[in-house]
This record gives sequence, C-alpha cells and structure tokens, in this order.
Amino acid sequence: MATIRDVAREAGVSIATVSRVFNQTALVTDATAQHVRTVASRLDYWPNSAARSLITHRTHAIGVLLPDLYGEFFSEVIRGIDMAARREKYQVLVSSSRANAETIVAAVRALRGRIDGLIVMAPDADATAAIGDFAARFPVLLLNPGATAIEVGALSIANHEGAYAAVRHLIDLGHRRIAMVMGPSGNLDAGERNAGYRQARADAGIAHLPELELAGDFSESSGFQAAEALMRIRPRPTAVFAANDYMAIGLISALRDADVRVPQDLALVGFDDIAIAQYLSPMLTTVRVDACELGERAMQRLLPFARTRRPAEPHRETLPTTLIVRHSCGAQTPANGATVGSRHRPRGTRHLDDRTSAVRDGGAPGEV
Amino acid sequence: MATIRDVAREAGVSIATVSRVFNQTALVTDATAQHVRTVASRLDYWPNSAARSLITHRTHAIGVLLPDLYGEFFSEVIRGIDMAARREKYQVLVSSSRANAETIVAAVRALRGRIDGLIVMAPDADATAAIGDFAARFPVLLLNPGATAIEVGALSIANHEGAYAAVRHLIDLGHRRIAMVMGPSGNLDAGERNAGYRQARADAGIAHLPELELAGDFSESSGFQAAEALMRIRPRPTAVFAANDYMAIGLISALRDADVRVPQDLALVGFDDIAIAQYLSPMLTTVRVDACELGERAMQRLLPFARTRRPAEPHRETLPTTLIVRHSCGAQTPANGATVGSRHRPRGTRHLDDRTSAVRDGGAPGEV
DNA sequence: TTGTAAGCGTTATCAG
DNA sequence: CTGATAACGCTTACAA
Repeated sequence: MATIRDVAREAGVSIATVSRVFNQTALVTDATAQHVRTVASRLDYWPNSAARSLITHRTHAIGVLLPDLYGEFFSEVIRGIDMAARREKYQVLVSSSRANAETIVAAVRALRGRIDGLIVMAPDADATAAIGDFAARFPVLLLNPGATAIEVGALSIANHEGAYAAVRHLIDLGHRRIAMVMGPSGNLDAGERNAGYRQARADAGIAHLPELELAGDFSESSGFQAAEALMRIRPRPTAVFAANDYMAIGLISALRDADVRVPQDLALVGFDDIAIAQYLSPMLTTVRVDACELGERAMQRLLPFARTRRPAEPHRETLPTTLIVRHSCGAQTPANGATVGSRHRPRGTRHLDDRTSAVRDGGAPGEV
Repeated sequence: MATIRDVAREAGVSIATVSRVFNQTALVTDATAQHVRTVASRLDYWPNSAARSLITHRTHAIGVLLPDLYGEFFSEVIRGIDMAARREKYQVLVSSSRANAETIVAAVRALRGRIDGLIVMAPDADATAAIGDFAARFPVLLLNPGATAIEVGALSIANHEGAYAAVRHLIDLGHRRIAMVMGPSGNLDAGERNAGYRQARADAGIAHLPELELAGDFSESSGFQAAEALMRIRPRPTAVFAANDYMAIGLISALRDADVRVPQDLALVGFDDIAIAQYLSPMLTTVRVDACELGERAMQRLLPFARTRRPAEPHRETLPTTLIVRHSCGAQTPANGATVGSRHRPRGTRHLDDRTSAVRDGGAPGEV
C-alpha cells in the first residue's frame, strides 16, 4: 500500500503538498494538484484513515446502537441512516445490545474513539438514562427516548398522536368497547401509544377499563395470544387497537381461526404501516411511521455536532404519523376497494402542525 | 481523554508496561499489572484505536456491503453478522451500494483501511466480478455469489435444491401445470431458484413452458401483478412457485381479490420463510432459509482470515434449506391444522447431506 | 505557493 | 520483567 511519502517522492513534491491536495485545504497550484492526483491514482494511493484520525480526532464514522430486537422497523431506520451517511461521506458502525443499561454502556465503550457521533435507539427507559451522562460530553442523538427528563438531542415519533387518531377513528365509527394490545412493558413507544389510547377514550367520555388492555410484546405470536384473551372478555370488545402491525397480523390470524370476522365482528387498527400491511386480508388500517425518514433525519440532526464533536443540543423533535384507513377498521368494505391500483403506497399528506393526519387508502372508486 | 502516557506517569511505570498490560502480551508482574489497571480505570483510560491500528495494521472491524434492496432477509443476515461480531469483539461497518460494479468498487474504496475483512452480499453477477481482484489481496467473503468462475471465499444458500424440493412437492401433490414467479433478472439467487424449478419439471418429465415463467422482482407488488398475468394463462396453472415470500404475499392478495382460492384453485409455495409466513391466510408453504445463521457463518468463515489479513481461501460452502409444509400448497387443509401451537417456528431437522429437508408445520393433530 | 519538522497515541524492538 | 526509543502515516504550524 502506497503512503503519502511514496506519492510525494514520485511526484517530486513534499508530503505536505500531497496532504494539501487531498484535503483541498490551503492554496495549491492547479498544475501541481493535478500532477499529484495523477501520481496518486497511479500508485493507487488513499490516505490512511487511522493516521488521519489520530491527528485530527475525527473518524468520519457514526455509531448506531440498536436494541437486539429486529424487524422491518429497525431495518428501515438503518436504511435511512445509511442513505444520509452515504450522502455525507460518513461511515456507519452498527452495534446491537440488549436494552439494559449495562450492555449499553459496554457497547458505547467499545465504540469509543471509533466514531464522531452516536445514534441510540433505546426503546427502554433505563437505557435512555444510561446514555445520559455520555451524551453530555459527546454528540449523541436518541431515537424515541420518551418524555424523560434528561437533556439530550432526541427524535421521536408522534406515538401519542398516532394512537389517539387510531382510537378516535374507531370511536367515530361508533365503537365504544375498544381493546388495546399493548407493547412490551418498559418500552417507551408502547407506553406513549397506550397513553394515546387512554386519552382518546377519556376525551370521548369512555371510562378506562384495565381489563381491555391486553399484554403483548410487539411479536406476531403475542398478538396471536392476545386474541385468545380478547375473545374471553365479556361483553366482547367490538374493536381493538394493536400497538404495532406485527401483533395485528397475529391477531388477524387467530381471529380467522376462531371465525371472528374482521372488521364485521371486530374492527382492528395497527401501528407502523409495515410494507405488507396492505396485502393482508383484510387490508390493515394502521398508523404510518416513516422509519426510513426517521433514520435520515436522525443523521441530519446529528452530523453538525459530529463534525465539531460537540455534544448535541438537547433539542427534541417529533416526526408526524399518518392514519392510513384501509379495511380492517370497517370504514371501507373490501368489496369496493379491492383494485390493483389501491396497492400503491401513497405517501400521504403530512401536516406538520397537527402531527397525525389521515389518508384513505384503496377506498374511493376511481382513486386508482 | 487520558493517554497511555498519563497512565504510565500516574502509575510510575513506563508506557511500554502499560501497553503490555492492555495487550496481555509479554510477562508482567501480577502486582504491576493490577496497579496499572487500577490507575487506568481511575483515569478512565482506554487505548486509542486509531493509534493502535496505525501501527498494528488491524482495525478490529469488518465491513458489510449490502445491496440497497432491504427487507427481512437482509436485516436477519446483519443480525447474524452482528451476533458473531460481538462474540469476537469485532465492530461491524455497514455500507450499502447499488448492485452495479461501479458503486461497489467505490464503496470498497471508502472502506479501505478501516476494516480487516469484508462481507459482500452481491446478488448480481457483475457485482461479483467487480469484487474479484480485490478479493485476491484482501479477506473477502461473498454471500450468494452464484456459480461464477472467480476464486473467492463464498457462502451460499441451497437455492437450487430448495426450489427443486418446493416444485417437486407440488408435483407429488399431482400438479403438472406449475407456474413460477421469477426474481429480478440478473439476481443470482433468483436464477438458481429458477434452475431448480426447471430441473424438477424436467426430472418429472414435464416439458419446459416459457410462458409459465412470470416476471417478478421480489417485491410484494410484483407478485400482485404476476397474479394477473397468471390468471390470463390458458389452460390455467394449478400451482405456482414464487421465488420469494414477499411475492407470494402479493399473489395471495391478488388471488383473493379475484376469488381464486388458495390452495383449492391454485396451490402456492414461496421461498425464505419470513416471520409472517405462518400468519398468512392460508399459512404459507415455503422454503426456509436461515438468514441469521448465514450471517453468523459468514463472520465465522471470514474472521480467521481477517485476523491475519490474508485473502480468504476460495472455498465455497452452501447452507441447507428446508421445505416447510403448511397450507398454501394444499398438502394440509386449514381445517385440521389451525391450532395455536402450530404457530411456533420449529427449526426443523437439518440434513447436511441432502441440502434440503422437509418439515411439516402445523398439520399433524397433537403435534402441538 | 511550497517545504520542514513536530507531533498524534500506540506497539515493537532492543537493551538492561 | 521493565524501560528507552524508533517507527506507523498523516496533518499542521511555521518558515521560506
């Protein structure tokens, strides 16, 4: 591997000049610059990043710390992060850890010195706390940290608003006995979605009924199991809000087995709008979260701080969600909506003021 | 940030000794070692990885180059890679690129000097070729490179065998007019799955019919569209093999809209066994690929070479696939298989000799 | 506009 | 077993 010295010697200049050419710093004659570049590419020279970062204290890499929970949501977030990183010529170092504080701290330590900034997806409350003091002296951006007191840069999803819109939609359709399948306890997104559910009930004057809140952990199988619990409730709920789409899928599957028709016997709304939501039967009404954009935005927010390696401002930002009305909620019947054209994924209109808007997907005749 | 000098001074030893303690190299008295460690942790010292890799020429990082196509399969592979990396204390640098040779070379260049080894998921043929000469002088492991002539370390999936088993299964159920929804042209996995399909037909004495091979690109929507083409074929096929599960989902959705019953009117088999395959209606018969294990194994294979930074041996290895028989193929009727217990995901028995085995999922009464 | 030279924080090679 | 000291490949004052 050629070094800066080889290039300098071969080009008949000093190593400082070569360095300048590769950093487009200081004034260098176009002629010499061109010459140096030619020699460099002939020698297949590329600056050694270790040597460079040893002196500049910059790595041009961003760390991404994920929970070991995976799935479409996370992979979309990474995709967004990667897209933004590539645009800005930054590398992405991914690392997963269990959500507990201990492993998070260990993961952060392992990343130390290798990154200029860190994006942490910490869906648990204690994980957020664990990262706190680190964030005070290093550029860190938290994804979905909930409403904790710690002062950190953060980006979250309008979970509360999204859930509120979903449940409100069910209420508007005439439902009163509306159950909810919860996410993992301790998970902040899940908690906020539950709060939105409760708020919507309260605002409609529907009493809080703890027995309508069924356990779940965001997995298909937990949705499947929740359906069994659901069917034992008397009087049986007429609608259910699942804290994510995967559980909604499990629910649909179990309900079908039990000959409970969706939406006729039980209306259903999910959360996330994963890619296959529109291919389910019935097509799933859900709250769209643009996970890819979340990742991109996180990178955008973090980069200015990463470049200067100063702690990120403790500013919080919330990404809007969109209620996507399909068939599982009963607002539209499968009969009039099943066309090929209805399978596209409209991006919907984003209203940044009210953080949850609604679009109708696949319903209106001629909408194709 | 404390440096090795600070620790040395504070501990009253030389920097060489501190270095030795942190590399558990050479003999150091337990007493001094202990003392140094204490001082180091008090100063919150951690070796600077840039300085370290500048002299050792090791980064303790592995690069992962992905196609920009994402989805459950890729995220599972990354998860496997990450698990193995964490075990071995290696970092993972992910980077995506379009599959074409040009962007791949650019991505590799950007990674140069930052990694000790590279895992490339290059589902396209020309991408594989692009990586060839780089692999001759650097530890590279290709995932699913197809049967190209280049001598590289590679890990692939038993695509041919899996597809063969799927189609053979349909033939054994009495089907003769079996269509296939293809993957993207140029995609090597897709090509091998098609070859398996053709081979199974040929071995059963069924003539090759080009019109039964429908275009697709691995997306749900392409499966949806393929269904329309499928239904125009006369005489209509009685079974269809989809090159992946996402397309199978699109197919199911379109067929339901057209009132074509699966499996009664049309039997269906997919490929990949994504998590929700067992929650579809009907439950999807498919060929399981353990994407997570693929990632883990890739890391295992690559690491010995990464440690020495010598090019990987041009050894090829194929991971077995398993036919998972559920309802969409018609071998089992939904009536007798729909129990809660059937929703677990049995790992199946792996027969390493014949690279595709079969398991029955959710059928046998009492299997729960 | 270009060159010289002093580090950056380690590890590795020798002596002791 | 421990300590000097020379690299590693680069950036960046400071000089010319």
